Amino acid sequence: MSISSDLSNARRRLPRQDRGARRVAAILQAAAALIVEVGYEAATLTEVAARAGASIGTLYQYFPNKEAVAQALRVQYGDEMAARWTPLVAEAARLGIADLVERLFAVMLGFLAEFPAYLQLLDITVDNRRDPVARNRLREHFALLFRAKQPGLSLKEASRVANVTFQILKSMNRLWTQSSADERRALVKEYKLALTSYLNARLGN
Amino acid sequence: MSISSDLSNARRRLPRQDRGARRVAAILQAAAALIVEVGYEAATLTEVAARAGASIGTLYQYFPNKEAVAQALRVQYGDEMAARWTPLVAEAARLGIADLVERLFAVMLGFLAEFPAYLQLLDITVDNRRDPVARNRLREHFALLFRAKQPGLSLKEASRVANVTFQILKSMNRLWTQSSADERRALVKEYKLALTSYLNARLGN
DNA sequence: AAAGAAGATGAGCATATCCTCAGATTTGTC
DNA sequence: GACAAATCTGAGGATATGCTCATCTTCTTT
Repeated sequence: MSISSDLSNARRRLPRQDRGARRVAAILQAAAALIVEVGYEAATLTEVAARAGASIGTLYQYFPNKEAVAQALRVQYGDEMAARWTPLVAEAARLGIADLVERLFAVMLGFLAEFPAYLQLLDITVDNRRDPVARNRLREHFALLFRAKQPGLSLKEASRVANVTFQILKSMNRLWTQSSADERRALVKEYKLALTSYLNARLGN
Repeated sequence: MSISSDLSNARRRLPRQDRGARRVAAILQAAAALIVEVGYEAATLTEVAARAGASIGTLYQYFPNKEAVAQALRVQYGDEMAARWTPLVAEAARLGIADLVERLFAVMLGFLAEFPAYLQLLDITVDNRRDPVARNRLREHFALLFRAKQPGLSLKEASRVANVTFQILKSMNRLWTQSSADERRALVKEYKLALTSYLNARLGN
C-alpha cells in the first residue's frame, strides 16, 4: 500500500537533456492551466499533453499518472511559497499586527495571482485525504511566524493559530474568484479586518 | 443549454406510492453516506443503489444522473437548514455578539453532526461552478441575521459580512474532521474567538 | 379477481479515460 | 558519420462508469 503509493508519486523518468526538461516544464504549466479552467477531476492527461504540444506517450514517460503531475506541481509551488515566507518570518517580531496582516495578504495575493492552481491543488483529495506533506510545510511556516511574533505561545497553540489563520485566508479565495474588481477590494478589506481583529485578540498587545 | 441542464436536474419519476418514497429516501441516505466516505467524484450511482438495496435501474427511474441526486440532497438540507436559522434571525436583535456567535456555532455544529455531507455538497463544482441556488439561500439567511442585529448596514455590506462569516465558519470543517476530540474543543474556542473579534469590530457595540 | 399503474430488475451497450508498447526520431559523443 | 542513449509517437487494449430497456413483480382500484 505505502510502497505502491510511493511509486505512483515517483517520476517515471527524470529528464537528462534540455529537451526533456522543457517538456516537463511545458507539461506542468499546461496541467496547471487546465486544472484552473476545468478543475482537477475533469482535467485529463490526454488534454494536458495536447496543450503542452506533446503526445500522450511522452507525458507518461515522465509521470505515471495524474496524481504524480499534481504532486510535482505541489512541490514546485511549495518551494516558491517557502521562498516568499522566509523573509516575512524574520521580520515578524518587528512588525505590528496590522502590518503583519498586510504582509500576509501581499504574499498570498501575489502568489495566487501568479499560481492560481495552488489552492485547488492543496484541496485535492486522494482516497478522500489531502496531501499531508504540503499541508504540514505551510503550517510550520505559519507557526514559526507567530512564535517569532509572540514567543510565549506553546508549539501547539502557535500551530493552532497558524491553522486557523491559514484556513481563514484560504477561505477568501472562494469569494474572490467570483467577485468583480470593486467587490474584490471590499472583500480584501473585510478579510483584513477579520484577521487583524482575530490576531489582535489572540496575540494581543 | 439551460433547458438540458434543467432537465438533468429534474426528477425522472416522482414516487406515487409509499414504496417509491421509501426507495427515494433510502437512495438519498445511501448517497450522502457514500459521499462522506469516498467523496462526490468517486461515488458511483451503482454503489449508491447497492447500498440502498435497490437495483441500478430503480435508481435511474428516480434520478437521471448523479448531479440530480446531489441536487435533491442540497434541497433537503437547505430546507432543514432554513428551519434552524429562522428562529435565530428573530432573536438576533436581542442577542449580544458573543451570544450570537455561540448560537451560530450551535446551529452549525449540530447540523453538521447530523448531515455531514452538507459542506461537501455545497462545494461540489459542476463545469467548475458551484450551485448558486444553495449558496444564495444561505447568504440571504445570514444577511438577514446581520441586518436584524444592525439595521444600519447596507444590503451589500450585510451580504458581504454574511459571506465572510459563513466562509470562516465553513473553513473550520477542514480542521475539524481531522482533529481529535480534545483538539476539536480547542479549535471551536479558537474559531469562536476569531468570529467574535471580527463581528465585534464590524458590527461594533 | 381483473386490469392498469407503479415499481423493480440487471444484463449489456455506449462511452470515456487510463495507460502501454513497439517502433520512429532526435540528440550527444567519439 | 556511426553508434547509443534519450526522447517522442499515437493506435489501441484494458478497464471503468454511465445509463437503457425489455421484462417481470407488486400495488391499487373497481
